[in-house]
Amino acid sequence: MLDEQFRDRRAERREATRAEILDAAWDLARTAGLAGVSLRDIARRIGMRPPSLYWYFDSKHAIYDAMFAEGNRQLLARFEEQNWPTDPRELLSLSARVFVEFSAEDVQRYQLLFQRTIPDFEPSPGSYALAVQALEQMRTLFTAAGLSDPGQFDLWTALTAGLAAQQTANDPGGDQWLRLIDEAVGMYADHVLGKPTAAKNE
Amino acid sequence: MLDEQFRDRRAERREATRAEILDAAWDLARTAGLAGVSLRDIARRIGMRPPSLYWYFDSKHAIYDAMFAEGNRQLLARFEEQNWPTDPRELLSLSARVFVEFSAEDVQRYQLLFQRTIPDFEPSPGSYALAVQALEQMRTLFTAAGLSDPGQFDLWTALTAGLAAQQTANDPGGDQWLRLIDEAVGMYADHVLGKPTAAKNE
DNA sequence: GTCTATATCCAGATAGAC
DNA sequence: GTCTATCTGGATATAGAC
Repeated sequence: MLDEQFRDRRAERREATRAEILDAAWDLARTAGLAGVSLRDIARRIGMRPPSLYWYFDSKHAIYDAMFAEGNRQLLARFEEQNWPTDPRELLSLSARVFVEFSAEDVQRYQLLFQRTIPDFEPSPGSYALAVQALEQMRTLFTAAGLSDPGQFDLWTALTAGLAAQQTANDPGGDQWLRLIDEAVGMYADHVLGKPTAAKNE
Repeated sequence: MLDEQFRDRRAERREATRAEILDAAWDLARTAGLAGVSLRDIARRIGMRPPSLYWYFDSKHAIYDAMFAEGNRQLLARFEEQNWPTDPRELLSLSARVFVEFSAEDVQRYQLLFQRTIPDFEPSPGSYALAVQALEQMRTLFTAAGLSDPGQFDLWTALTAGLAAQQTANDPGGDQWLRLIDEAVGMYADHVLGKPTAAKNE
């Protein structure tokens, strides 16, 4: 068929506009809060009328869903672009840093991905699968550090989630908890891996 | 003046109705989410018409504010009713348990008190003072355990906040993170107090 | 104290012209 | 693809009668 010989310019433009809508939605969320995003405001920001958005998304929830998927893809990309060290402690440290810094970067994204804050919104199976994938990524790193106990993994997620939660809620834009990452990881590693022998001195 | 010789029955009834309104608001929050609470629904639930609520509260935000204050008072009461042990580790353990269990009990209360989830809502100075008081209560317990470093306190709040966040977001009603409290506290205590000598064996 | 009536505005969503 | 026009229902809040 002829179609296959050409780029589908129409589909490309459609995707571009979808991205524009999502960008506008993220911008609005950052100023008005996640729950404060309205189709009216999204449309105004990109020079459209509200009903036109329905050509790109079936509903407002579909926009939230796309944002949820996008946020998780961003987190996955962040994991993929790292140069992972092999030393267990360094691995845990970088793993925590990636997650906590990602969370602190954008409070609204953090709330959408990790808190259940929007009434009635539940991610679609496809989007949820990305969230699962991100969690599995963390578990893979955890395993690569030589750890496997599920309870220990839950403690690990609690520790990183706690740093992220405190940083986003009580010092957004600052680093009051970001700068505790290394100490927190050290504490955790001492607990699950044992205190390092003082061998490396000298 | 005569007034002082009698209970102010009118004020008492007013307070009782205010409490009824707040109870209804909490109930609605638990089913529809915090942001899903509407004056219409509150009024219906207690057999009133929406405008009548304005005789008791100046605005919807005033209702959120009263809920915020009430939640913090509940947390303070929880702290006060404990029989605090003197042993540092036991003190930390009970302190964490009180906070995390309190958070897990009511996800919406947790979000109202500790996440910034409602657009435009900021607690009044009076209500905020209660939140500060609750934090200071935690700091007092922390100090009573022989600890004082501010950075260590921030790590402590991150640890407890993380357990609470994971429990409320990923296993509401369950105990997947609740049951990790002792291990988490042990890890933290080993870190800041040093590993205990094995003296108590036998 | 509680009501009815109303003001004002906003929301998400759909129909159908162009 | 984007628009206008419209539907339907929701919200918070106020005025003023009783």
